[in-house]
Amino acid sequence: MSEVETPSNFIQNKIDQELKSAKFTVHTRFPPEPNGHLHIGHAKSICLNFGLANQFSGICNLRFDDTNPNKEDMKYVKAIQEDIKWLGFDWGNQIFYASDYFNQLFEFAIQLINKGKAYVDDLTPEQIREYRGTLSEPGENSPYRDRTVEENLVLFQKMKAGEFAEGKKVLRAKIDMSLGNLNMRDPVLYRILKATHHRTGNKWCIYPMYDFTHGQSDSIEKITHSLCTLEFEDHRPLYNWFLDELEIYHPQQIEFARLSLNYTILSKRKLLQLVEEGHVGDWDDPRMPTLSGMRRRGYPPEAIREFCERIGISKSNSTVDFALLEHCVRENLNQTATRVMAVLRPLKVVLMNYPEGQVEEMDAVNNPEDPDAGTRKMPFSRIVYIEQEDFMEDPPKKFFRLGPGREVRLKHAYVIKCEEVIKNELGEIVELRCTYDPETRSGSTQDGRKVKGTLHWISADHAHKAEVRLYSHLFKHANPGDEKECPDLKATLNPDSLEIIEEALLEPSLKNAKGSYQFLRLGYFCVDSQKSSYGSQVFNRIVTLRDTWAKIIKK
RNA sequence: UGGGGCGUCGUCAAGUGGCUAAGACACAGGAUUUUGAUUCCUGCAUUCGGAGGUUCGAGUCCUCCCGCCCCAGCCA
Repeated sequence: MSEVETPSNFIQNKIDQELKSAKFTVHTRFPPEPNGHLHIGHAKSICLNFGLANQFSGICNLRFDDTNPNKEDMKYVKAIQEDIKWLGFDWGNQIFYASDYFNQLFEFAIQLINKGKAYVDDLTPEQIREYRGTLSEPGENSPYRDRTVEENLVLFQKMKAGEFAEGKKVLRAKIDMSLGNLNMRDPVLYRILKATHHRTGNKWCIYPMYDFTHGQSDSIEKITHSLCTLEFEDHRPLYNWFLDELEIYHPQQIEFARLSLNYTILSKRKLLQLVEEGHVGDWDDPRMPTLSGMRRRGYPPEAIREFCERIGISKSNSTVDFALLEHCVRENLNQTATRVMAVLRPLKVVLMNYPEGQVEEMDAVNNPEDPDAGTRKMPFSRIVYIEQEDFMEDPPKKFFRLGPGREVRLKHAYVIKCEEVIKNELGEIVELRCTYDPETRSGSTQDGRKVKGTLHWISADHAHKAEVRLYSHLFKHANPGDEKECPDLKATLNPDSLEIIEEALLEPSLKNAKGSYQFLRLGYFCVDSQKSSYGSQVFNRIVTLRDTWAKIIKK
């Protein structure tokens, strides 16, 4: 990976400063809700939290914020753990669940009731909303706000005992209905949910709200720096209120901007919609910005980590260019991927002067970036296939690939010259008759003449066939997540985000392909872990190569 | 007309009163190249949302203004 210095960010600087005046162990946490799969936005948070802990020789907990049994599932906690491990982080024994704290949280609630700082409310959800007031007008006190401590205690115990139906009662904090910060207008602490929790089963029928759970969980775990996204900035006064009233350890919360990436959406709700409506295969569809999708697509975890380093941490809402992610992926793969040849859209080339039945084994370099990667043999024979777009019957001046009467080099093989173009009755080019120059074996000319173009190719008799899937952005719109610019997500779906080439021609060495490769001049590809089976391979295009020629012809 | 944030190059982003406002991506040129890849050079903010002010000195401090984002779930 490149030696770009990791930029400083305001959180890191702050910790640096704090460490100058006090000795303590930095303790962070990554707190996902197990209600969906992790995506690249979570990777930013994971890299920040685990990264800071690593950097300052501290600790980072993995904690599942599992306070809503209706949405959460064990399958997600499993998937999340896999994704974090794959990304390259290790929580050791530091794995926790907010549900582990349900007893403690219940006690906290009792404490607040005893202090006269919480009450049981009988208002319906609709009434609570009405009483809350609006952004510019204060709210009104609930008529149940002044119940006695004793009454509240009895009622809350009855809630816990399951004596009330869902929605009939809630426990609320007693703060101030006139505060400008809506979170402080007597927020709900506990609600009745007669649901089976994936970890606590049917032990509880009342569940704490996130706001009543998160800050205290951080406190219980002695988190020093609770890092979260900007939208929780105005929840901080509430968390502080709980911590102060409960007189427990006080972590400091620091907010940073969540990641936005152009041409993609990072909203769990919308991602779920794509899956449920069948616009993608599943959460791990290679076009998805999920970690499982990127893993299957072939993005190296190192590249994602590098990306997270480079985008930095700040408090300004910003949208990162997808090209930066792709740059990181290419940068990594360029160093590591074995070069091979594959022809996606074959055009038959017959070498008229090449002996029929002859086969030569050409030496091919595995990775010019890595001398230790060695070479392999590639069979060459009279009939080869080249890429259709590498031939033009009437080429523009700057085109230096094959054309009538032109010479071009077949990589690692010979220089060939196009003598004749064969067409079918529809006028389509179906075959090229060429001659090869026997003096140019392995590709270099003896007479010093310059051959500018170099093409990839596959020997017809030795071609290995496989399916290849080409991906591009899922959305046509640059900001599909912006509801104003793009109210109808479905309308902006890119119909060409997946192109399947059922029978691409690959060099025979790919029969036992594993991992990632560079298909010369085409891009980086990897074996799809889901769709490949014994005897039938599917390759995913991870990312194209940079293509300046494509830019030239676009103009 | 409530509360909380944010505004530095096309996109991210350093910068915490003092040398010519880092770096990356993108973009544009050029060199090398048996991948139009890689690599390597070069260019790319006389100016930090705007206007005043403080100061010998301001992107950094003060005042006012403008713009953008978030909050009215018994979601997280």
